[in-house]
Amino acid sequence: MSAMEELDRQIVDLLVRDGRMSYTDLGKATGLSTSAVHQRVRRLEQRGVIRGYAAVVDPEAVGLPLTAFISVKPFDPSAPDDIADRLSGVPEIEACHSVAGDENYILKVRVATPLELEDLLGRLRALAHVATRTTVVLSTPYEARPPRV
Amino acid sequence: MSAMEELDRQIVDLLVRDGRMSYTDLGKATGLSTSAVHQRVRRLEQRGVIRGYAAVVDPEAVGLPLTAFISVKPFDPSAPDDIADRLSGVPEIEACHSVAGDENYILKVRVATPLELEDLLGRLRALAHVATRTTVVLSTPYEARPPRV
DNA sequence: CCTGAAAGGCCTGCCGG
DNA sequence: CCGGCAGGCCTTTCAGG
Repeated sequence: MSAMEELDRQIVDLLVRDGRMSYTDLGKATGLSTSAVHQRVRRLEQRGVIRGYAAVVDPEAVGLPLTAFISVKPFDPSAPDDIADRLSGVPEIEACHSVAGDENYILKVRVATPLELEDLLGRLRALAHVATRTTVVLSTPYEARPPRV
Repeated sequence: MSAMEELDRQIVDLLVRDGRMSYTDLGKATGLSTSAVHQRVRRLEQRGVIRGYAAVVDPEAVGLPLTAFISVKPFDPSAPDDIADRLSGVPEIEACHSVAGDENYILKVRVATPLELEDLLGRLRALAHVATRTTVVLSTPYEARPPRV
């Protein structure tokens, strides 16, 4: 963040750690009045610094115990790259990053079973005309740690 | 998830999309009373289905425009694997996954500049006695999409 | 950009089914 | 496991400095 000063930084940090913290408590933690905090949060939201709020759920607990990274490369490198668009409707994809290196994209996906992963890979290849290279996640020591903002 | 029925599924889905939704609104959306929703949310929280709530922030807006995936492999494969522990204090690491394949871990990191990435790689190698292979993210079409719970 | 106050809505705990 | 109610707290807005 370029133009973000200490108070905003502090508010963002608190909200990243607890997205349901009340404005009253944010005020106590920062030494501001409730309305001042509220105002700053609104500005942070509409400036796009805060994109939204989300419950963070345990993927296993919601029936998606299998995570994998799929590197993706087009069969025809000269074709226009609409891969991200073509894949945007696939719900198993949690993230899609365009990357430097041998492959073009890295996808992070979550599925219930190896069979579903196999099926997903087939759909990805057909949908986006890509070759895939899959790295299965065995365990996740930590994930989605709050950035040191 | 195994023992999660429709109502819980629905509540989790709503909270993943908007982590600040009020119990009253959750009630309206699900057809339950406020207290019934509140009860279910509390159970979901203490069963660990909902791990917490977080503001989702734009990494660029908070001064971390450079994202990378770092694959990590120990110099000495016979040494006991305490890599995840050794790296747990490094704040640039947002996620650490143990994976199947040629390398042992995939880290997702965020930094401000290429220079910081270089510095980080040096620290990782020294801290955990690992070889690294880095894939720089060029752009991110989407990320942290709510799982289809 | 902040504070303070006031109205309205929400949270939360406690019963009764 | 659900609904309803009541007191207290939080949110939201609006003057005013």
